[in-house]
Formats: sequence, structure tokens, C-alpha cells
Amino acid sequence: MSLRLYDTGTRSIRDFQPRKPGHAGVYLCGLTVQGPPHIGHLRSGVSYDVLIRWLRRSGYDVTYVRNVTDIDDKILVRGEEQGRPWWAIAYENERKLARDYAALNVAPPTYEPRATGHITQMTDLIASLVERGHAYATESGDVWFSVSSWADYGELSHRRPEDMLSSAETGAKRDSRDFGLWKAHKPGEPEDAAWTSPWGPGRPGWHIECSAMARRYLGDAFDIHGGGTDIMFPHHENELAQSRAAGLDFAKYWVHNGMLNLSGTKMSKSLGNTLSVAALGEKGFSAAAVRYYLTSVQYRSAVDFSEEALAEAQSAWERLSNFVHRTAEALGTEATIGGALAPEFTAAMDDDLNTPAAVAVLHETAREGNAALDAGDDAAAARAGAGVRAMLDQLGLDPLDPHWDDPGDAKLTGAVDALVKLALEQRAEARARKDYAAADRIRDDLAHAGITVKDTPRGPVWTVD
RNA sequence: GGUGGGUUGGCCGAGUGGUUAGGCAGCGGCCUGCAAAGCCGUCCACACGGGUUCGACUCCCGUACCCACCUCCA
Repeated sequence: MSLRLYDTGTRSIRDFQPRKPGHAGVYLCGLTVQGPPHIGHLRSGVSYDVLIRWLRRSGYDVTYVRNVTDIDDKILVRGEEQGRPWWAIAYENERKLARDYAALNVAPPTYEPRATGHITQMTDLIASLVERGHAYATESGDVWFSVSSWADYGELSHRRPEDMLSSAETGAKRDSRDFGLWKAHKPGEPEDAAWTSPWGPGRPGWHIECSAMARRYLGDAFDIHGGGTDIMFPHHENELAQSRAAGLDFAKYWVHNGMLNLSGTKMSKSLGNTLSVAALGEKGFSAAAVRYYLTSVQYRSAVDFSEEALAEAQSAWERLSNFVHRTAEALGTEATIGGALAPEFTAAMDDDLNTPAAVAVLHETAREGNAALDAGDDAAAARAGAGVRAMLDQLGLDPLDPHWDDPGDAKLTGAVDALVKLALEQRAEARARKDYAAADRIRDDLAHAGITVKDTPRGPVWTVD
């Protein structure tokens, strides 16, 4: 059994067989940094993070490229609106994106190229397309891809030319479906938003950057290309057409993640119905719970976001986290190291990353482990504890990973620990003389301070809410 | 209008032609001074109408509704 993935191009589940044994080249369309990221974007980041982790676990040496589109019409508009340089807008949002990826434990890609750093690779590719007769420049200095020159156009999204409406881009193009490769600089646009090219000053169209950057870092042919279903057409279709027309094999598999909806419609920058990770944090949801929430749904399914569902996910996540902590406290942290992935977990992951089924295995294992702890079966408990930890770690959700710790002041934590211990000693004395009113008062006082105390067979344990 | 996906129990969410998904919430019990956590048990299901089949939630046809894309968008 090995990894099988749903491939949009063939509309089927296919065995993953890399072009180069032992290596996997993956390109993910990252974000256009016109605004701060929302959790729909983060869903994409988490989904592919899970894929990359699984590929690595499966023994592949993975080269993972996730681009940043830092030049685009809307970024220029934002700059104009805010009276700031367009590149200041782009970089600010890129930093926010990096911050949110990090918060959700999304590992950095191997390379994270910016569009503006690869203009040369793009103009080279465009020149090649013009030379081959698949693109043409107009008087204005724009360059268009000729859709009619490429017979396979539509092979990815399975659209027939007669079904297609005209591209939104206007200009002196020969066919309404032709899309822009190079946009001539227009009067009034920032001078520093233009680069020199054989067709005059201008900037690249959206689609060409991904073709150029994928080629630059992954070669003319690579394994997996990913992105959201919303950019399958026209973006990916255009990428595919222009790359193939330029003589490149391009991606072998196309993977698309489902949308995250809010109140029934897609969360998107243009609709304004967005929700950030920080906003969820203010509502009391932990970053780990958000990651768990996004992971507990298969990546291709649409997710209708709701706080209720997220709250349920947080409870479920805490159950797993509690179990791992409980095992570590009872048997020592070293007993939770080196666990094995359950065969059912591996089978679920290999089956087009069926994370909900994988998570079900986690819960079943945790239940067995909790029962073993209750029964005093340390060996079985350790096996379950280490297994759950290993499987959670595989999903980027190891509760003992320092990543999830609150970055609080270590000295302050030490001081609080000493004070709470003092209070708990007094409570223990009260309980010993069966003065439960006094004991409960101490516990209530601590609760008011945000400290939850629970009694375990090995004594009280406290946590900060 | 075109293309694709979906409709599972109070909620989230997998899956299979005949066997308990899993979680959250609820209910009963065990444990606990109480609580929390945990364990055991339990209620609640496959949009609707036909068809195929010994048997369909699971395959086929139709209907309804929802979502995405067809225009910038993960």
C-alpha cells in the first residue's frame, strides 16, 4: 500500500509514482499578498503541509515550492488607496501570512519564491511562447497567449472552448479567451511596478509566474501541482497550457483542496467575509484546535466554517492532548517517544489523505490507552501513548511539541508555579482534615485566577486556561 | 445555460452492496469527598421517488435543494 491521490486532470484516484524514484517535487500556488490572510488560505496551507509531511514520512526527498505573488493589479490598487508603495503592502501581508503559517505549525517550504524576483525567467518563457507561435505581442506592448493555438486547452478543467466565456481581461487580443502573459506599463501606474522586456516596460500576468517559478525550482517536469479548486480555472488551466506549449512536461498530478465557506459562501477577500487566526484566538480558540479542525476534514471537502464546529474540534483535540499529557505524567515523557503509526492510520493517509479516518484511529487508540492507564497496564498505556503522539506528530499536532506552548515569560511561569503549589499544599491539608469547604474555596479562588485544578491518582495537576 | 462536487443521526464528519466509523453534545452507570479527567453502556442515520438485487445508505435513473468554477480569488 502506498499513497494514492485524487488527480484533477484525470478525475481519478491515482497511485503516486514520482518521476524520479525517491524524490517528489511539489508546487503549490501560494497567495497574492494583497491583504491579510484568512483561515480559508490557512486551510490550503495546512492541507498541503499534511501532504508534504506524509510524502516525507513515506520516504520521499521532497522539494516543496510555494510562491508568493507580490505584484498584481489589486496590490497596486491597495498601494494607491493607502498612499504607500505597492511593495510595502505586499511585504506587510507576506509577513502576516508567515506569522499565521507558523502559528498553525505549517512548516516552511523548501523555497518560497516571489514573483518579482523571477521576471527574467518569465520573459524568457514568454519569448519562447512567442517564438513557437503560441503567443503574440500587440501594438500596446501587451503579450497574449493564443488559446486557439493550443489544441489541448481545457484538458485540466475539462472545459470545451465553446463553453467558455470570454476572459475578463480586455485589450487588443485576437480571441476573447486569450489571456495576458505580459501587461504593458500604463500611464499613471507606479514607475517601480514595471520591468524592461523585449515588448517594452511592463509587468507579468498572473499565470506566467507560476510556470516560470515551478520550472526554475523544480525543473521542466515535476510531480504534484496544488492549489484551491477556485483557481483550477483559469489559473491552472492557463499555467498548464503555456508550460506545455513552451515544450515543458510540467506537473504529473494536479491536486485541489476544497473551499472553506462562511455562512454558505466561499470565504474570500473580494467578498469580505473573512476570518483571521488572530480573531479566532481572541474568541478563545487555540491555534492547535484550529489546525485540528482543518485536519479533521478531508482536504477535498467543502468546509462550512462555524464556531460551534470549531468548539467541538477544540474539545476533541483536548481529549487527545489530555491523553498524551496524562501518559507522559504517569509514565514519563520518554515513554511517549518512538511510537508507531497504526496500520489503519497509514492506510487512511495513503487513501488520498483521509485525515478524518486517521483521526478516528487516534481517538480509538487514545481510548484504549486511557483504559490501560485506568487498569494500571503501563506497557499497553505506553504503547498507546507513544502511538498517539507519533500519529499526532505526523499531522503536525504533537501536544508535547514546544511549538504549542504559550510563549510566556519563563520566570513568571516559575513564580506562578511556586504560588500555586503553595495554595495546593494548603488545599491538601484541608482535604486531609476533611474540611472540604476550605479546600473547595482554594480551588475556586484559583479558578477565578484562571487556574484549573484537577485531582489525579498521583496528586493534583493544574493548568492555566 | 455549461462543468464538477455535494445532501449521513441534535452538531461535526468517514465509509461500505449484507458486519459498531470516530468525535462533540445528551442520557444511565463506574470512579471521585465534590468536581474535572477517564472508563463502560446508551439514544439519534444515511434528501425524496422509482429501479437492479436474496439484500442498498452504498449501484442505476429521475426529482428537489446546496456549493464551487465558468471574472480577481487557497
